[in-house]
Amino acid sequence: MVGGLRAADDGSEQALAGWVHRRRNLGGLLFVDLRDRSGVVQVSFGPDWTEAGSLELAQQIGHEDVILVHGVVAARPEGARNEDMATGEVEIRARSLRILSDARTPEIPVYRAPEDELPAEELRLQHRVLDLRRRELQQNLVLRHRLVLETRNYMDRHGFIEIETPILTKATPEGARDYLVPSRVHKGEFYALPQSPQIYKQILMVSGFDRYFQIARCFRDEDLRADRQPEFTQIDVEASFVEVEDILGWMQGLVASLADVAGIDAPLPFPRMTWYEAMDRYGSDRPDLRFELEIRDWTDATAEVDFGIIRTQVAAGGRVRGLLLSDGARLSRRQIEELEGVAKAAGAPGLLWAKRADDGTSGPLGKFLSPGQADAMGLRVGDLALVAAGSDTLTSPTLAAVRDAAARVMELPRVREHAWLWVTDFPVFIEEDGVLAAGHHPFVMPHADDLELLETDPARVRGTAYDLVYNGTEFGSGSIRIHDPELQRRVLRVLGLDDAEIDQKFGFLLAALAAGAPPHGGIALGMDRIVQRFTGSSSLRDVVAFPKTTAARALFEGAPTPVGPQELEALGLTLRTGKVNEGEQGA
RNA sequence: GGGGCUGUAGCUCAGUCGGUUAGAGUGCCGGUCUGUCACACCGGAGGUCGCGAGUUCGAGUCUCGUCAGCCCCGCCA
Repeated sequence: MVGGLRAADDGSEQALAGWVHRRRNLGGLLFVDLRDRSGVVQVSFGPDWTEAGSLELAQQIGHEDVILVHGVVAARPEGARNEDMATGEVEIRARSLRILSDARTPEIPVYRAPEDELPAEELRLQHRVLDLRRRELQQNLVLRHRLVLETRNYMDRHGFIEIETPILTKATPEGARDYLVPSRVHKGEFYALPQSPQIYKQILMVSGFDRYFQIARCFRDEDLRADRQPEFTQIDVEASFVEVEDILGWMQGLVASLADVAGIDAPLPFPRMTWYEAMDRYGSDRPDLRFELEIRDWTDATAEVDFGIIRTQVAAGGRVRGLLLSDGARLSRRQIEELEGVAKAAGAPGLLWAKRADDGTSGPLGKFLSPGQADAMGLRVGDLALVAAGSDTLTSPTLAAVRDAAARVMELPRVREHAWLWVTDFPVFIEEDGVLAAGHHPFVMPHADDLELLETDPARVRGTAYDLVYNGTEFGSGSIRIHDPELQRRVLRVLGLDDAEIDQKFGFLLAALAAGAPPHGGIALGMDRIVQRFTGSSSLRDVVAFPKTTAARALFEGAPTPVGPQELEALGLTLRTGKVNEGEQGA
């Protein structure tokens, strides 16, 4: 390994192999920066120490050739040391050279000068074999390995065993779209790739594997984002005879040890907040607590303000909520318009605001505020209030988005660099367009105190569900599960399923629960996101070796591809539209 | 499904108001050079301006469509 060579190695014989990173040909002398996974070291070729044949051969080597060098580590001459290089005190005086493999001229450079831009991402994905030689990506994947290793070690130390669950599995009726795999043996029938091993791990609990985990690959056929790939890896955990406290304790211990591997601060225990409190104070179930800015309820303070939007929204049962930006009056009109744009993008019709200066308040709302009303809102001279009126389901996401944007625009100081948070007591159901849906998934155990509300007021039923949040990113999500088949059936009925549907879709889970199920619960942590955040990567694609584009294509391998008529025939499929390979290529 | 940004040499980019033969740096090829490290210097090759229509005497530049990559909304129990 070349990257570890130091002055102390002076005089040692070395046989080093690697890639030609850079070359500098001075005529009589030739320098090659030799690279492998461990780093870069300078190899020098010269007539005084290199065999004649090898010296001649060295003239021919090009970027990214794979070479083998025999030589001696030598301290560099005075004045020829490179302080910017870890191995800059030494070089390898090559006695002989072998070219192990000739490389074509690389389509995209592996080496980059200090100010060079990265090649276009499309090219980086097309030529992934070259892009993956970059030190940044190599380090990302090395850290990923170390985090996976630490996960396995930690879980093993705490008595968990890793069990693999099927990749070819059964379609789940709700949630994300499934990737389907046709069955050749049973024509017209399909396997689904798992969206998560959820049901399998619950069944493992019933079978008595009371502490399970898995580094599990999951698949969802939904549109992509910078932090969303169609296949991803989660740390999947489930345990029996446990309560919320047990899971949170194990998992914050795990995450703290992962953070330690990555050199990130994670003091235990992590702070906690209920879902309701998070929504009320931050408008989000994953607030970024690196900066302090909380939503205020100005319903009472503005009760006497004669402003149409406010009056109609409050009359309809809404609240007046907003953010008070101390010293925010310094924001330009343009910056405030940017915040209004953020509010609109979040689904709000607009964003009200009020600025207070020495000579009074201004702005769409400010014009209507008396000094007393401004005082009641806590608006002081120099401050800016950003206000939304309406139901919480509208104002919360709006103000959450505006909060993040305002923190950026105002350059709010961070009170901590690494903000960890447990958000607990998520509601079991959420109402969307008048229809009840599972807040997390339909297996969440409701709070014992709220069971009586299941059929009467389901929206108020709190669940034993929790999320782990880091700097505003959801790292993971879990709950205590329902282990009573009758209760499980009740919850599914509340979700609008009739008994026939329940038996068809969840029959095997209900049957398993009826076999004597221990109380159990667990969590799933997003491995890719953890690595992304720990490495400071802007995209998941930089922490996955072979990612997909936003159109779910693999540019390097060229997947997906059309299949030929023979393959379709063998599967009993016909295509109504689209591309079929007329080709010879087999399956 | 919707909105936005980008697309010019292998790579990163510039290209004025629509007007002569589309430029630079780097890489590539050839040459000089014994301490370089973004080596230096000399010379050379390299272009379907993403693709297709349209407007125009004339389009890299304007219009429409389309493809690809990226960002966002929807979606992601």
